[in-house]
Amino acid sequence: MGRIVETEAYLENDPACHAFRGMTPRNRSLFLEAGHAYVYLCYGTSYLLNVSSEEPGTGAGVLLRALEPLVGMEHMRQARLGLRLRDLARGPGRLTSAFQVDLRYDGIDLFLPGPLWIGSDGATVDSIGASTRIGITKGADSRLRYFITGNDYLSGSRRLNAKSD
DNA sequence: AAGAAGATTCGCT
DNA sequence: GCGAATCTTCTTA
Repeated sequence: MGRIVETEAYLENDPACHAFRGMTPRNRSLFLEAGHAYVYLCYGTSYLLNVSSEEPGTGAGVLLRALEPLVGMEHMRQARLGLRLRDLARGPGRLTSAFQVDLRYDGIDLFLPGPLWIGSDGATVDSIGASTRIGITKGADSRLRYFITGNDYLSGSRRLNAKSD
């Protein structure tokens, strides 16, 4: 279990969004009701986990980019031998690896109890920063990456995570 | 049917 | 900091 500390938004009519050119067999989960998982294999090496964010029929979602391990670190580390605690789920591909997320979870409702789910513990956050998104070529100017300011488990460069950015 | 591109990671310099 | 690895999916012919 962990705390989500960094995300990126992919909107409808956003050239960087996989759903930009309509529904395909791969991205269909993005069109599900908000809260459903969209998992896909990126660069042949990493699974990336998104959460659909709009009403049914609208293709948009949020990419989970980094997570602060809270419970079960031993288990996560088993999947990621050799990584420091800080790096266990720092980065979208590492995050899924630590939780052993794969295509089996594509399309499930993350707001319902199950093997993989997302909830709130009611805790508040001091400050949320914003920056441009990482690793994309289209729509690279939009500041749609959000993160908990000053958190130790963020991916991205020092500059991107700076408060002033 | 073939080819290019991609929301990354890891290892080396 | 830079470049290769790796493979699925979508686009174009």
